[in-house]
Amino acid sequence: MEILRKRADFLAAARARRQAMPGFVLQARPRRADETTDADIRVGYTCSKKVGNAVARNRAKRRLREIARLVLPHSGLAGWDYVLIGRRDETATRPFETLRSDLEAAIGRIHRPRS
RNA sequence: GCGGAUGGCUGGAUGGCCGCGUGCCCGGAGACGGGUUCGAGGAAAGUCCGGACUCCAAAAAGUGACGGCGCCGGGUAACGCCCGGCCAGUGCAAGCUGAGGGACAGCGCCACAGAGAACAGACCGCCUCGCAUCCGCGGGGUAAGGGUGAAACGGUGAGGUAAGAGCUCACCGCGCCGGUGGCAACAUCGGUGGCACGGCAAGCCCCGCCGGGAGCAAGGCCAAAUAGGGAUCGCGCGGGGGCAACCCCAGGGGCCACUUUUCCCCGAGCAGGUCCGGGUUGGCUGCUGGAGCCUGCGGGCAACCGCAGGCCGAGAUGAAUGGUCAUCGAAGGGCGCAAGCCUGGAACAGAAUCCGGCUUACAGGCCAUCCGCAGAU
Repeated sequence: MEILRKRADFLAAARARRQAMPGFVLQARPRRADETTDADIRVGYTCSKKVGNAVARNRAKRRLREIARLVLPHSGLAGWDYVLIGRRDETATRPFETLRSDLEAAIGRIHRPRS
């Protein structure tokens, strides 16, 4: 699993599929065949100033990083980029197990074909 | 004991499981794996001052402009910071507060009120003279009293006078001269002048001191990419020596402006400024051992300094320093006579080149010194 670092990757993910949950927003995008990379799954995190001050942003980002580490290796699909966006107060205070199952559910909805 | 002042420290704890970043060691050709070490703050914050460092090639002197600072002495690499002192204001006191140089260099301003606001002035009043039966009117003297104001051309008392006035005297204040103490700011004592000299310099200004600009996205190296391209502006085409590199004289340019000096650069294809077009917007370095921290001794009232010994305490870059669970848990809130029980759950806040400060934010806890009041002795 690799961390997203380029601004262009974040912008591309934002234009693709998105799923809003109480504690975060999940964006996901299947990579094109010509995008060469070693990793199968890539993930990025966004906590803007809307989340709060620096302490609040850091805490939100760490919790998002932790649920991504626990969930994505077995639930995420290879060849996809995921971006997790923090929300004010909710990302930091929602019970951890709930936050984790939210991510499982969000990934399920992203990959279910739309009817 | 109650109330208060100043300075300092601390600002959740322990453990399990799972993770992240750096350095080192081991294995491996390498990718990587394993072990181990360290891993946010007193403000890391605001980016307000002062520096180190880097680039503008380097530096010195004078004048001017602009900006900053401003009682005195000391500390410091430096400061607008700190320490000690002075003066003024304030508080019973410990203490606290102060943009705290100059108002005989010049200019300007002093609202409202008030008669009058800066080489004074006379509304009420007081005294006196004249007129008038009376109410009062007019001339002169005066500035003690009243009134206005932030401020009214010294204050209090006595003498003096028609009433008064530094008109005279005593004390206080003020100015000038001198002595003494202090490095100094200043304090204090004596003499002298009858008062002449209002305030504002966070108004202009004067005086003294300080200051070149930009900032780690500084700067350096590597890789990749391509058209290392084009237009325009200003400047220089000189003389001599030497085979040549180069040197000398003259000319032009060189970090606010001008002048001067050292020094550097330039000369018919080079360097600089501006504009148009194209590419990269990656990696390494700078990057953490320093005006460093701790202990002891010595100097100093102190800030701080010196010496000796010991220690190594983050270095990320979509940015590590954590996530979660358990146990324990301060203040606060509720119940209770009480023991205690229930609730509650940790303030402000997250390094980004590094130091010295200032300012701002901060639940609560602890320590030291001092002051006032009450009580005891």
